[in-house]
Amino acid sequence: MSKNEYTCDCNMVHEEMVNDTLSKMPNTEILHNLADFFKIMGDSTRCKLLFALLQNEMCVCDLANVLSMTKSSISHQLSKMKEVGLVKSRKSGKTVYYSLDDDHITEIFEVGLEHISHKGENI
Amino acid sequence: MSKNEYTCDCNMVHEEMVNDTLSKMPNTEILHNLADFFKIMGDSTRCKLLFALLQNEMCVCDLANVLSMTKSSISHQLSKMKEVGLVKSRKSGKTVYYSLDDDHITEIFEVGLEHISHKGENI
DNA sequence: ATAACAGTTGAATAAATACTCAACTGAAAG
DNA sequence: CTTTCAGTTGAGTATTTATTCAACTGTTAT
Repeated sequence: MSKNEYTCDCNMVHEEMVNDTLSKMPNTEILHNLADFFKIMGDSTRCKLLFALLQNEMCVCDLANVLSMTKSSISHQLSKMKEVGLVKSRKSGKTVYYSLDDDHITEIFEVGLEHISHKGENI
Repeated sequence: MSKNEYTCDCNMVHEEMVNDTLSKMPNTEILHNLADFFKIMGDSTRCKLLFALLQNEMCVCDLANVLSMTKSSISHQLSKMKEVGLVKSRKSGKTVYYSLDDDHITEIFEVGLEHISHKGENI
């Protein structure tokens, strides 16, 4: 394969490695979903919500109180979090209780927290 | 504690749980850093970069070829990824090689991928 | 029924951000 | 020294998105 077959603007290329990586690359839809998943984790309001739900299942009012924010704002965020599979909910009367979707979420959150904390030590 | 001491717009509150959660909540800076960390993971271009670096350490040109994008764009993204501790780099002559910062990144990426894949099965 | 309240929703605004383009830095080779 | 090329950087534009506000749904209690 000549370098002209590549679509980028450079020459310094380890062809075998690039082709091998391309052959293993997950399809666009999966990568898009994965990115959306992490993007929704990537907001301090939602990280607080995740931390709260790591302790207990909670209703919207509880979460609004923990974060000192309106129910509307919390509800909007929970809706997005539910959409990407971060949280799930159950209804009881007027009240909707939210909790983490499964143990994957706990693990990702805690490993992330550990990583960040170790980084903090090095600065 | 009366409900008036809360700053939100609702009454249905499990006070003990809320107070317990507030007492355990990590400080603002840590949560902000954690959110920034996940936010940087939350983009499909950067997820592709992470997947590529999961296979091998690579230079900017390699990555530009894998993603079919310009060096400039890749460099901008790698810079952000380095800033939050997702990747690290080493220089050899004119070439800069990037790799994942540590095993935390591998774990988070793979657990995320697993979570997303299982979700896909249920739709 | 009707009031009260937990929660959701849509629109609007203000802030954040991905990619492009062009200029630049610095290492290696002739 | 000069050319070449890997990589970085800053500014600009277009898109995305977090919060607010107001209206709405649905369940409970009087």
